[in-house]
Amino acid sequence: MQRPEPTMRASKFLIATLKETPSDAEVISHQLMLRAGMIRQSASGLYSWLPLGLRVVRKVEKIIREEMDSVGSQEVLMPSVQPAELWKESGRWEEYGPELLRIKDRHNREFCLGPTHEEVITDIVKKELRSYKQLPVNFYQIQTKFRDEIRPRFGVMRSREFIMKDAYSFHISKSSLQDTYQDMFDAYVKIFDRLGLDYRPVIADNGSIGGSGSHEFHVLASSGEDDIAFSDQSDYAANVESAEALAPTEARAEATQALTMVDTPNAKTIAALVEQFDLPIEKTVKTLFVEAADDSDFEIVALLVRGDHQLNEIKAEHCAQVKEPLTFATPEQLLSNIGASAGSLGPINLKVPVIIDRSVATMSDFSAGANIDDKHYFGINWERDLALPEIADLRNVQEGDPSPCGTGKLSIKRGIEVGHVFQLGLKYSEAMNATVLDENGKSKNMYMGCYGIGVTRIVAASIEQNHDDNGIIWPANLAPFQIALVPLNYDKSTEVRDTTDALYQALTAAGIEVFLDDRKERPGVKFADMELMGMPHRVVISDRGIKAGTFEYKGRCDTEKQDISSTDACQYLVEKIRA
RNA sequence: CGGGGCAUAGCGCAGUUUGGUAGCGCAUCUGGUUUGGGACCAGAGGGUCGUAGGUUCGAAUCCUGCUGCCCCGACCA
Repeated sequence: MQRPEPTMRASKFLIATLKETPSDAEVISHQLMLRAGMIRQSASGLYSWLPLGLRVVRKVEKIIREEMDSVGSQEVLMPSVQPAELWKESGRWEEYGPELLRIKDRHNREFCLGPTHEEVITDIVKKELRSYKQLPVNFYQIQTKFRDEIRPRFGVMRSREFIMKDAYSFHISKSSLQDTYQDMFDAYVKIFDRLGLDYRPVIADNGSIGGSGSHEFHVLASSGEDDIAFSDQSDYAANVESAEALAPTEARAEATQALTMVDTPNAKTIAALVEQFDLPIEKTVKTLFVEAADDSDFEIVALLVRGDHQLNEIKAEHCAQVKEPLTFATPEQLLSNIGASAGSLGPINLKVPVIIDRSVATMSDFSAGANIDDKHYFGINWERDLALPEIADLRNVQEGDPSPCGTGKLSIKRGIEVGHVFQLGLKYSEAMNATVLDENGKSKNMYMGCYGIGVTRIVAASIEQNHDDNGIIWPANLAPFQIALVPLNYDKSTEVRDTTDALYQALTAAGIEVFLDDRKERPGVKFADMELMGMPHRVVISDRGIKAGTFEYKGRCDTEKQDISSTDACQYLVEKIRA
């Protein structure tokens, strides 16, 4: 009889399972990936993929390839080491900062380890494409990226070296870019559906690159590093950093209190002020000072948000008067410009520009610092005590806020960013002079889009969503193997061995990826390992069962095992697996 | 880069306070008994105690420098 191939046999496959949880793994996916023997760490943020883990990576890549190919994106492979010249041409050699790992070769020429590939692909496209007739085009690659993260963490979730699918599209017009952007968005939906993830596309910030459209795809998980705001009554979802906080609809109430200055020596924070003077927190205002834009006549600018609200730094940066990147004023700057210290700051008697949040504009009878140390004003009212300043959306949305889409209220959940689609526009094609001739024979910069998926991060994200006390629970499309055969007494019982091998052959012939646990281990050890590694289906073959004409079957999520007839087991299992 | 913690056998840890030359559990190897949920008995191997220096008759232990890793804040797939 033909025996199973070595790589599918547990006795020849590296099973590097760990009983105990390594102490430096914080999140569940990191713990389980180490315990299941999928990865090992080489240095902070650098991991090796062991055979089991790599099989899962390949499953993710396969799905991505199929969907990318089906929307007409062409696969390429670019170098991970890139020449500095390209980055200097785009301006990012200076812009990118220390996250870009720069290296020199033996001739002292400068290179970097590629964190992304806009420069390389733009350089290729500008050299190869001449005419608008060749557009649009779309290229993708699945490749190792390197970003010298300040703080790698959570295992493969935020590592320095990681595998990413990145795609870049080129267009003669904005509308063509928007068409491809939509195609890519749709492809991403298919990819994340097939990956079996609980995810949401969310509206994202365009960052400093600008451009008109950007969506992130987030896997919902409590260990996520981003806050996502959802409408409870529509499809609206946005990263909190870019979710609009609507202006309150109710008009400002009439003033009822007189403006009074109060001694508040022990109230340096809103929390202390609220507690000591029994004020509603919605009647207090936080005043934050940040550095003013370089072309401003002032050194600093005041930003006001309600006491219970959080300043949104990205929104603040978008104000013309505010310096980018956002920089908080130093105590010295406060003293020289205001004459008071943090803890007693407010909008009255200021000689610097003031921008207030929309919700602050509708407040009345509120309190804020007096710009005199240890004093606050109570009963402040706009247009009576001071003029209404410039109004802007400055705060983070909160749970319960009305949704910016107009229907429903917002709730906030944590998300792991696993994908990003982005309309880049002309940034790189202008900087690098990437042009084609249009139908009038005129040279035109190409519009660009870029589209990323974090391949290795998806593996971790999937585990965050799919596990139990016994280990990983792989969705069908990601499982390293589709089924585990666990024979008992495989080494001693000819019956068991022949029956197991026959079932193996039959399942393999049906196109199933079978893992055969032929180790000389006690049953409990095998069961525990198969569950830890997340095998979706398990069949136990024993002398006892063979005599009764049955195998024992258990799905990874089933609570009960069941006996199945050994005569039509193969067909039954194939149906189970394909279901 | 700032703040905090850790570094002793492959993994998880004790020993450090009070210096006397390293131990426990798991794993590994050998023999035996076991064999449907991480077995048991007997035996064995494995550590320049992260690294460099200092104090001391003597350092895992006390002192100093360095390195690595992890956690909390700014980046992003």
